[in-house]
Amino acid sequence: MAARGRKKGADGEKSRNLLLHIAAEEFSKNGYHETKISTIVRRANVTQPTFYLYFQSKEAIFQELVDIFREQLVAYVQQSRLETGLEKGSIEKEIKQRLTNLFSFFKEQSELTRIGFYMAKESSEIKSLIAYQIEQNLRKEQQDGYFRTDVDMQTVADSLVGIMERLTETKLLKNLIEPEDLANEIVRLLLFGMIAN
Amino acid sequence: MAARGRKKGADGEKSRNLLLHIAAEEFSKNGYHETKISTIVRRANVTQPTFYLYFQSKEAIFQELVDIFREQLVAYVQQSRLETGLEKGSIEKEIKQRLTNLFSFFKEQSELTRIGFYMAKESSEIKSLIAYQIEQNLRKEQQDGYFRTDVDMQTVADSLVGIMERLTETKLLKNLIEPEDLANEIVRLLLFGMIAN
DNA sequence: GAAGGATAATACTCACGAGTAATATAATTA
DNA sequence: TAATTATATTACTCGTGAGTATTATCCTTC
Repeated sequence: MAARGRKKGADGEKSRNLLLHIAAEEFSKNGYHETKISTIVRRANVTQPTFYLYFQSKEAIFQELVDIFREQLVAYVQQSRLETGLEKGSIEKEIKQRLTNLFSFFKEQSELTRIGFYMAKESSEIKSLIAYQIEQNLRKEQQDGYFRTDVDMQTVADSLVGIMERLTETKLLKNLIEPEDLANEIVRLLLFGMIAN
Repeated sequence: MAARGRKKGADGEKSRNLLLHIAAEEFSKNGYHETKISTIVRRANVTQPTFYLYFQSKEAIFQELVDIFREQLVAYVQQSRLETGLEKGSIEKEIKQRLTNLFSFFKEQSELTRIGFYMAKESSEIKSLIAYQIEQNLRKEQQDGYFRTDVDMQTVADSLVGIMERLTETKLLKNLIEPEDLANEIVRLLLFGMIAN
């Protein structure tokens, strides 16, 4: 006996992906320090040295997940900007669409989102990245006369990120609301304010 | 030699407070897991057993800090509500005042705020606590006709907490802005919206 | 001024979990 | 088919850091 050595049909890429996937689940559910490599490999039905065949360290696999989140997010934002830029509806519709896209992304990639937003060392920078993109868009539209000139777009962008972050946590990832409805509420609030008229 | 035993002028309460204080600094700067008891006691000029004379465990001291934050925060909100309730200025002024108070608290208690908002397991619940208070206030004012009836005050309250959280991190705790000015910007944004008119 | 409680230090233990050395089997290539 | 490469296992090491057993000194009280 002593089942040792390479297994029949063993596929490195498959193993690596599996480990990455399970790691995302674990990190997202339990955080960095509570997540044990031993748990990951047990769940993946491989042994510890196999893990280190594909990842340099625990740090490394976590970082890889953070990087994936950041890259996917940036790509999504870029693409989203192109798409919505085309069909030039009202400013309200356009912003609504952008927000809906973002929320959809967060919902689809809920595990990566939790990691990138709430656990990574660079969480703050990642959020700043998004905030900056948003700020640029808003500034442009402000110059085009859509918005009041006395609001600081950096603050607005930061606020928007804060809103997204919090509502993603309290409502979106708990499946209490759909991306589009969430986007709707926020846009109405930020565009027109709360004051009765 | 062999300086052992109780020191002259040794004061238990003093030692305990010192440890608590330094722990707050360390946790706030480095997070739970990166913070070592050995570091805390070294900085406090005591030894490890002394630490365990005053705190059951690392968990316990961290939890104590979280609890302090929660209690102080709730107390602050209660008091703030009474105070501003009295001088009934405009709704705008009142909300501005409440926000200013909160931001001032976060700034004063920046270490506890970081711990309670960004590190504690119960971060989410703590924020929900605040959100709930805010929601109640807003609902009341909505019924009094100050606000549009088609905005969901739970979403607004959550949004407000998200905004506070993010702007506290990016601006307030970096001393880039004063509590009052921050409150001002947010209130204008949320009350009147961004749309030019 | 002796006893008991409070405050502290010296010098440990010990589990836990990240990471590894050595080895074996399957797949691929020459 | 022999050598090489890729994939995997068994069975470890080893640092780190939380927590402790024991003992000593100061302070208070009676």
